[in-house]
Amino acid sequence: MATIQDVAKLAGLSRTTVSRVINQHPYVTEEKKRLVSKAMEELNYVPNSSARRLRRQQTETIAVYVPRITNPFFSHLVEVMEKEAGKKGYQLILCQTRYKKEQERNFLELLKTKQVDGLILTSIENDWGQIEPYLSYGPIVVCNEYTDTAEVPIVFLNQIEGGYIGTKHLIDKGYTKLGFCSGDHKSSRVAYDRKVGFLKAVEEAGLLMKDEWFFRNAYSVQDGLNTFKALEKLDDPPQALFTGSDEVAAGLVKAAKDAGWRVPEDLAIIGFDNQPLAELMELTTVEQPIETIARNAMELMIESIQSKRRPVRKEVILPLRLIERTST
Amino acid sequence: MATIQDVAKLAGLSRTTVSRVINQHPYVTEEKKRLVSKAMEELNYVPNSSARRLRRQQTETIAVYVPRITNPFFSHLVEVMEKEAGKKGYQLILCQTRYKKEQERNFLELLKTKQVDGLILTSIENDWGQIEPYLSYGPIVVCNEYTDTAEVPIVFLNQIEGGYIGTKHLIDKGYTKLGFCSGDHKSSRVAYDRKVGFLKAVEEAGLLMKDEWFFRNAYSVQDGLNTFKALEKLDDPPQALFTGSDEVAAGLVKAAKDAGWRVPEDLAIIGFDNQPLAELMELTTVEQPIETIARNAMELMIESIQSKRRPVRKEVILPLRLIERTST
DNA sequence: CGAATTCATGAAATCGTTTTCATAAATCGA
DNA sequence: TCGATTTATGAAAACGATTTCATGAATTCG
Repeated sequence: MATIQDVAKLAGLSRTTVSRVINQHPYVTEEKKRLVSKAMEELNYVPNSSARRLRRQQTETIAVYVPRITNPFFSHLVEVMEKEAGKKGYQLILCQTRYKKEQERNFLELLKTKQVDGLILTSIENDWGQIEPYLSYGPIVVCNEYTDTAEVPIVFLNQIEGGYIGTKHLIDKGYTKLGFCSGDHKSSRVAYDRKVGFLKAVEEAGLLMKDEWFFRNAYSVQDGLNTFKALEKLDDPPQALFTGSDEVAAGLVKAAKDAGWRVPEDLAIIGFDNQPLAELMELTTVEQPIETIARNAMELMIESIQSKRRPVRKEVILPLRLIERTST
Repeated sequence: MATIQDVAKLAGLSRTTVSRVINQHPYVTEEKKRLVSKAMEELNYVPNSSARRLRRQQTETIAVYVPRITNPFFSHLVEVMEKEAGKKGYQLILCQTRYKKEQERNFLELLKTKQVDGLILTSIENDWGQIEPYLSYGPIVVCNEYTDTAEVPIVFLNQIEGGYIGTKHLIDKGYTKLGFCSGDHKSSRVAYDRKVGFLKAVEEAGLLMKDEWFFRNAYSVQDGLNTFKALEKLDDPPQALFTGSDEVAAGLVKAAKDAGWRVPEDLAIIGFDNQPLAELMELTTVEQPIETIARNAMELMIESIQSKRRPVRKEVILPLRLIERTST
């Protein structure tokens, strides 16, 4: 593999002159430019990435943390982020935390060792206090998650409102016995905020609540199936269920129908995200503008990298929208 | 940010000695090791990734090409590949080709400029003749796709068999008017092979075929919806449809039912992959062992990187399995 | 006991690119 | 005509880590 030294030798010039041609710096005659280009082509030369990174102190690589890429919400986020990154000449390293604090900490080393120029967190496992010190190594953008005090760019949705409008819809439909099904609302701010919104709507309507109408740790289709099994064992099951994911909702709908229940007559179910699955299963759902989230996050990331200024808190709050179908 | 020079200075030793401690080379006294470790901790030192890459001529990064990460088949592949890569200390760069030859060629530059140690192609857009020259820059593993002559490791499934067993199942069920719906079987070897298998089963059963029972360029749920619209306009529509994706099949099932058709009575539909969606929509499907494909591909990739030998053709052929549900 | 080998530590070179500083020629404007 | 500025090109240093080669002390073995 040819180096810039080889190109210089073949062109009969110095490495400095070759570098000037490659990087389009001034003060090189047209004749010399021609010689360099010809030599590069003849030797099939391209600059070595590692040497460039070392000299330029740049990697043109961004790490994106997701819990799991198979979750359609995150794969959709990543799809747009990779595309936006590519437009600006950046590569995207995929980091799956699998909801594990240690795994997230391991990946933070990428920033510390300067293997990436910045990172985007689409979910947060550790306390912010443990992540914040890494800001001294490079910029961090928080996306889809929320932290109260972090001095970083944050793209998020008002999940309290999301919980509220979904629940309000159920109440407006006449349901009075409402269940709440979500991820872990002790560790996840998203799940917590949705629950806050849910409770707000329930209290406004003067409805009663039962502890047994709360279902936790539901993330997948299978979790939806399992949640239904738990629900149908109740003496007094809820009439309607707010869920934190279309996949969970879809699992619930499938299990309910398999058990002979009618949706929404016997159980109304609302999902979140508006994935293709929502249309297939006719789910009422709260839509998140995933493309806008992703694009905003990547733009803020690249802006942070290129500005080389100390990070500043900047919130981008995006709207949620209810899509009504037949599951409610 | 501290460098190895800073650590050496604080420890009162040379950079060579510090490097020996970091890399656990022999001939360093325990006392000197202690001094170095203490200095590293005090300065919060970690080695610089770019410098290491340049000196070691290694990036510990692998690029994985997928058409689109939102396709559940590819997101599942990538999930397992990222996990396996992480176990061996490698990072995974995500490259979405979007089915575009130029985009694929752009990404091939990652290997040429030594930004990655190797790459895994899970779909192939360009002719192999255009990809093959990049083997001189680093190893390439082909996964899920197939090329006849490539001297590289290939992990694939017998898609002819996949097309055959799915179609045979429909024939065994008594259907005589069979349709075929897939991706572009002119540019995609996967789609082409499945069609070969489909035709083999149809010919063995002595069935007649109609050109208008072939539907192309279907990849998504929406494409499934559209395909049904085309199908229902036919004077003599097929009784059963072989599709190349659970998502396409799900779209078809949804559209058929919305149009008042009964599945499988009025139209039997078979999908491919056995994604969670298949269970939700009760699809009969041909299951691909995605975890095994991904794990095999990543192990072959890392083995190729570390062996530093010229690539050799090595085929790993994995089995397909029919999962029967109510859509056929 | 002495030669050979192992142990311990450090200086310089190396990986490959880009920038800084140096030198000389050409050009411009007073 | 001359001083100041611009143009053109190259050598050396820089980025930061690791390896090679060097040197001297300690140990081993015949």
